[in-house]
Amino acid sequence: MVAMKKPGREIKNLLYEQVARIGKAVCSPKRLELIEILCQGEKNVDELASAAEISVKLASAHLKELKAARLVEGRREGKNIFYRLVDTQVADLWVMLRTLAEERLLELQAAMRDLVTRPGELAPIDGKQLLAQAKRGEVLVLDVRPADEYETAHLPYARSIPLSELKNRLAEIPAGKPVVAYCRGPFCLMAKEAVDLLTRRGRQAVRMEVGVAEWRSQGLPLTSGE
Amino acid sequence: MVAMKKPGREIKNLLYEQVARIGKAVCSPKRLELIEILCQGEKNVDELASAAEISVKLASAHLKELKAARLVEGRREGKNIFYRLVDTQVADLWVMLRTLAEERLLELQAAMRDLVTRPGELAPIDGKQLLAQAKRGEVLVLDVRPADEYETAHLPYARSIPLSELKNRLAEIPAGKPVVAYCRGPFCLMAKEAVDLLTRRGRQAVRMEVGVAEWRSQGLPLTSGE
DNA sequence: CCGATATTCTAAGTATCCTTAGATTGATAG
DNA sequence: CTATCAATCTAAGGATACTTAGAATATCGG
Repeated sequence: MVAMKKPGREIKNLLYEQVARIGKAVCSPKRLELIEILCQGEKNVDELASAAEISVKLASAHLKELKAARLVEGRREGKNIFYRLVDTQVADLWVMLRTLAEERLLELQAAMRDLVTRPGELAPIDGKQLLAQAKRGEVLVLDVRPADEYETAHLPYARSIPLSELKNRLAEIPAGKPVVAYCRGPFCLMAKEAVDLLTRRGRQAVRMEVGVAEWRSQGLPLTSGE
Repeated sequence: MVAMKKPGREIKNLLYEQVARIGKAVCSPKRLELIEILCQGEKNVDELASAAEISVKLASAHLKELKAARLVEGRREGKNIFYRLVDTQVADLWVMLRTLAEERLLELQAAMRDLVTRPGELAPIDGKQLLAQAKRGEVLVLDVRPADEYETAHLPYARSIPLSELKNRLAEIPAGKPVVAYCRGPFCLMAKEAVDLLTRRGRQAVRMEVGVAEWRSQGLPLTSGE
């Protein structure tokens, strides 16, 4: 059937086009990766580019797109421009898209399995239960992200030892206590590397998949500062 | 800074690419419109094409994309293929994207204002409060969508009078009672037209912007059947 | 003011996607 | 079996987006 012009079609097209601008912002893998990195806190262009392993120019171009869709905003501080998510709804969008993709796309499930089924990682960890155990000191919750990301927001009772320093700071981890390590989220490899290192040194360590964005979107509390 | 190859980059690229498939599915205005229509219940290709005012061929191509992203699925019944959302999470995604766009994009806000500030539409209506008023019979909640969409899912206590029949069925609406009309959602014009008609005939009628997808994603109850 | 650093702007080639037209498949009715 | 209808597949032109390179802008320290 050939389309028939009805009143209101122009305005409808305009409305859907506007929503599609948000969609266009999240249809590129690199932009999604930048959003995930920004879920950990604000970063300048150079930090973002290294984290996503792309050129500064390309990062700048993608950030421009994200800014046009009003998902991120920039703040100048001296020579640097620091980008951040406009608000936590954007982090929720990222978590929702990732969750939808995980549940639906078999290729992703297969790739995740490669990431996960190495040592450590038992059943998915329940947030509230972990919180209670950490409060009672039964487990050590370990945040292996860079220190500035820990300061921006971290899980309650978590201790910060960035992955890069872990090898030299093993003494800070009580020998008998089980360790639950987390990082930026399910796609981040830092917690996995930390668990590998710890188990090689004879510690009992498991990886928790969620990062602060997933944690928050589940309605669980976060802490910030030292 | 030039990107430096780290271990795990290939698998990371793969992961973000998979999530971007969901993003690609929602970066086209027409695909978004199809998703919104499917939030009202299952439809065949021809119905979808007319509702979105595009050719059957184009609708078929877009549906193929949506199917590839596992957001919709098809079911053959005789000569027709009926499409539906894979589950209500997809409707939640649509509501989330629309909400993000509304809050962020000024052009969309301006367009919405044109749609809304005509007669009717006071303050945004509170769902729970409306439910209580409808239960007590203080207002008539009117569903002006086609009858099959009403049967699939509708607001509790709502009465179905499709927009196309409204003119001939005015007698069914008690003269004194205020009417709250709703349709497919904020981008749909049917409720607005119904309110225009009713107010011209001297009834007290306002439009409610939300549709069943928005209603459900707020955690409010729905009814189905006659 | 000058040089150095961080970031963006502009331009261009390449790749990808949108949209339409024509041919094709699948199911049904006679 | 054949005609018909619904929907899809294939192919192709035009538009749009991704990515990189080179030039330009803004800030800071001297």
